[in-house]
Amino acid sequence: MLLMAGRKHTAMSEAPEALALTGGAGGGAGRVSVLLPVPLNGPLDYLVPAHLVPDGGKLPAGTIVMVPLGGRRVVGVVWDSPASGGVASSKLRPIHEVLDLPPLPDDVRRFVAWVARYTMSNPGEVLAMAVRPSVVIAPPGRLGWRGVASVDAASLGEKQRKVLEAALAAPGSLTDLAKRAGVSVPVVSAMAKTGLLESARLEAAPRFGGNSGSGTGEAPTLSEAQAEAGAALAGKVTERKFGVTLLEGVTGSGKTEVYFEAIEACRRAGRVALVLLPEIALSAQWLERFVRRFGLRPLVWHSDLGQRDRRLAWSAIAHGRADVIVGARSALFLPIHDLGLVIVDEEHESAFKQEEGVIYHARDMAVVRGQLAGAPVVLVSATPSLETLNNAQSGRYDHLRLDARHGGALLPAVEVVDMRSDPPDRGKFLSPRLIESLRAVLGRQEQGMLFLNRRGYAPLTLCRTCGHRLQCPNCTAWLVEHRARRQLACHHCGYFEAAPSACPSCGVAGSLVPIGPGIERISEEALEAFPEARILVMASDTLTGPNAAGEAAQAIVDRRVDLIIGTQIVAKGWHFPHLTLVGVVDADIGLAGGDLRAGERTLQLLHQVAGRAGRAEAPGRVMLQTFSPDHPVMQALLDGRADEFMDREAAARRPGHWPPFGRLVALIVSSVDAPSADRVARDLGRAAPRGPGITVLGPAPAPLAILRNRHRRRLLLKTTREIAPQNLVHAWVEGVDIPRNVTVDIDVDPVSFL
DNA sequence: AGCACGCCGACT
DNA sequence: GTCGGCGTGCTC
Repeated sequence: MLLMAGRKHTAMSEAPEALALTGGAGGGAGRVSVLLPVPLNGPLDYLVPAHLVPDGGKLPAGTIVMVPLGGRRVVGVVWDSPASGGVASSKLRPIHEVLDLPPLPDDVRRFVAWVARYTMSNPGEVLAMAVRPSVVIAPPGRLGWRGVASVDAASLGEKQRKVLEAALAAPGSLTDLAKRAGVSVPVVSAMAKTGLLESARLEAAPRFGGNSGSGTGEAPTLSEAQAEAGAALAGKVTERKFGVTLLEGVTGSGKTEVYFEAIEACRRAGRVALVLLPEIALSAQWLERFVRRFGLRPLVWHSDLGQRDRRLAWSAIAHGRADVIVGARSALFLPIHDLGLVIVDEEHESAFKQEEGVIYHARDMAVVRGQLAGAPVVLVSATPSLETLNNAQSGRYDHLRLDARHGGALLPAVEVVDMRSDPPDRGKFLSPRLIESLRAVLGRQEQGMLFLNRRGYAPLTLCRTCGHRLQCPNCTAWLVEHRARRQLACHHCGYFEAAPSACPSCGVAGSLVPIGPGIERISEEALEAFPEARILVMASDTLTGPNAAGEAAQAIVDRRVDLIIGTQIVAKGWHFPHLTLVGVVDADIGLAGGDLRAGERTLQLLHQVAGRAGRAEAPGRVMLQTFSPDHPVMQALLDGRADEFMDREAAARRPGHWPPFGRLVALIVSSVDAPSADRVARDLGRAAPRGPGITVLGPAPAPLAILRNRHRRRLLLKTTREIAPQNLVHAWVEGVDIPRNVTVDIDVDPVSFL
């Protein structure tokens, strides 16, 4: 398994060895250690008052408690036996109360500790992802009324009796009880006054299916290959053993239906299945398919759930009332009991990498989560990451392949448009060849798509008179024009300003010109070329709200749209049966720069976009506009041999011990004060670890040298696979004086090199 | 992370 | 003369 992670460094966590859990029960003599969701080095010790353990027993590890910390009350989790010779007993404070919640499962506790050690984060910071106080502590809740059980119903009139029955069945508000009993509100309020009803806290009803009944979905019709792969996965679920399987298959080969079989087996086994998607906000079509198959909604978890839904979901999971959970990466930390299956869909997606706070890769942590739970893990992709492919080839992972497109649909034909020999008109970005092909497609009442992974109108605005370039005041980045909003925006920090009419540097009016295309500009050009076409623009900033993407997709499926113009968002697993031509406006984006994975990532993205074309009877066609048609990425897309490209990547990375054949840890030094950042970066460079199998690159200014007004410097540690870099980095950073105005972020196996 | 304690500026 | 800025340090 690939071991990698990252951390936010402020105060160093204690040595990894000291974090190893002893498991088992809380310590002797009324003293336990409690981990708090607070960035401390480790758990704190507390006294256990006798009244909290009436039978003279101990507080088991995992018990969720409230404890005093300084002047406040915080949630904590009983962690393990306190270290002997810790803080003097006289300094200990007593636990306030034991919360009425199931204890945090053992494997979840071990997972928290593992991730903390691995990412070099404080364990408390990691615990905060599993046990958020706002989620755990019961809300005050709305007050309502409940029936008093001792009241003799026979002594009441008919109306009052009905109200009492309703209020005994479930508490409710005055109006709610009146409605349910079929009486007027005054009847109920009178009963409340006279003591026939007593006040009660109302529990909101969950909005998701949870364990609700058996699936009543449609029986799936699977191809032979699908059924075989599905049975293999289901078998692993039934075995209840950890193991990782790569489920690889081209777009449209029916991977989802295959792993649905594993989910079905997991439900039958009475265990919980967890599905991770890279972008849960875009999961409308996935949920639809799930409901069709199982006849119920899974429990959905992601970071922008409202407070109420979040609390209900957490509680349902903690109490074992959810059997299928689908979520974004943070769902890994949910307090799931009896986890029986973990699925990571689109495992190659970089969205699984959390880049802030506790920096971790959800795909890799999912493998660890499955291992600790004794559950199989399935990694799903049409274009697996080199990390995963390497694990499959070395035999660490099982490998299931689906080759054919389900239903006999053909793979799209890919062709290259050489922009040097087929240039667009001056000031335009679509080559005549692409425009002609689109015209033909639209003429046949089929749909076309233009893909450009760049939001806004133009990525750079330049003054023709003085050469001034409009730059973000907080970042080393150009401001991107958003013409529809009449704004210039920074895509890194969120800064925006009204688009100026005169150059802010030389003051000449009308001298600013847009340089380069964004999708707004492409849609303008498309509108000129196809004035009669119905054009839909899809980008993360034009599709706001949780359902916008799903509604846009529906409009496409319903053929209310002729031409789709979109960014990355259009690549995400949508099923558009009438789409037959995809034009990639600039296939070279992403290949520039020295990023380790630039080629791999570009191939994955373009392959995914290409997969949108030609699903039903109509064969699809993909046109790649490029200035380097001979680039290996273009060649791999042309002849559909992604595997050959990945073999070449592997061959290129292996000798230098680049991932996955070695390990990387990035240190990002940042400060509002540039000299301070430079000083610390230089000191780190001087103190860099040395030895066989160890290389340190840098310090160097980060590509985003200033981000949100912080000056950034980078160092990169590269080691061979046998070396665990955490210990090296720990000693390294400890040995350097880091003033308070400087932070050092640690990112183990970085995905982003900005 | 919070939150307290602590030492230097503009207000009732 | 006080209110309050956030720098520093601690929380079993």
